[in-house]
Amino acid sequence: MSKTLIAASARPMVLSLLLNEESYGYRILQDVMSLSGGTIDWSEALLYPVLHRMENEGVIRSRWRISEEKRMRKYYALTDFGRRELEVEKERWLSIHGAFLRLWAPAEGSE
Amino acid sequence: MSKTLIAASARPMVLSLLLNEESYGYRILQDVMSLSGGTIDWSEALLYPVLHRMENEGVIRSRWRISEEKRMRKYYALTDFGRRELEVEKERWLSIHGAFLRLWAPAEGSE
DNA sequence: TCGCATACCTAATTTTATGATGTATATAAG
DNA sequence: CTTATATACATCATAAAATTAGGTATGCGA
Repeated sequence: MSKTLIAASARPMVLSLLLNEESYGYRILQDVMSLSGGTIDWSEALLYPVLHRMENEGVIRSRWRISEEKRMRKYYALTDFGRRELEVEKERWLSIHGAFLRLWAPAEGSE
Repeated sequence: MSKTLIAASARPMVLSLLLNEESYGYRILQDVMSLSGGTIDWSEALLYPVLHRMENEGVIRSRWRISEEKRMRKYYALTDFGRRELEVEKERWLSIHGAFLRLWAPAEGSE
């Protein structure tokens, strides 16, 4: 329960993962898992709709390609708009993070 | 659009705000606003249902009290369970944050 | 008395999340 | 050759949550 936060981080996480190279659903799932040491466990039912929404929104773009393993994969890449949106998400994240840090600071008198 | 993240941070944010002292809806709204320098702009329609859900869940507890200004306010306080849940949320947040930091690291090769 | 800030709230619609499935191929094990 | 597993995509139905819009009431200053 209460995985809302994990779900909400999906958009910025996908944008971040695609920053340097294109990727595909199944791999994104594994990357996120390993990046978080298992804490973030996305399901396919979470990710695929998110990818579709994001493509619809225009922040990512997909194309089917056959991998060296001869498997069909839907590769996603950032669009320019997506690159800008990543910056927005990043600032949003850091601003919320800053608020948390202030609240979690050991000092008692503040708050 | 895409305020999902802000909404999702509501639960941990409320728990964090109540860590040291009790508070009430209207004030929580202002605190969050000022803590984030305006980035996080919650609406009342976001917050009140969240508070009710959280009370229902047992992480916070409420009581009506008349303030010095002679106004009725519904004060919320953390329960023991809420205190534990805050720790869980904290770890969750930091683990996701860690993943982002790795992804946003200036190094190109690491991805 | 008018407006604004304070202080709470819900109802209706839209959007998301979740758990359960469904499809198909490559590859390794038996 | 058959079975199991990993890879790879997806949707459907239900449950939960978010968003827009509205509603009530008081204290206080102009």
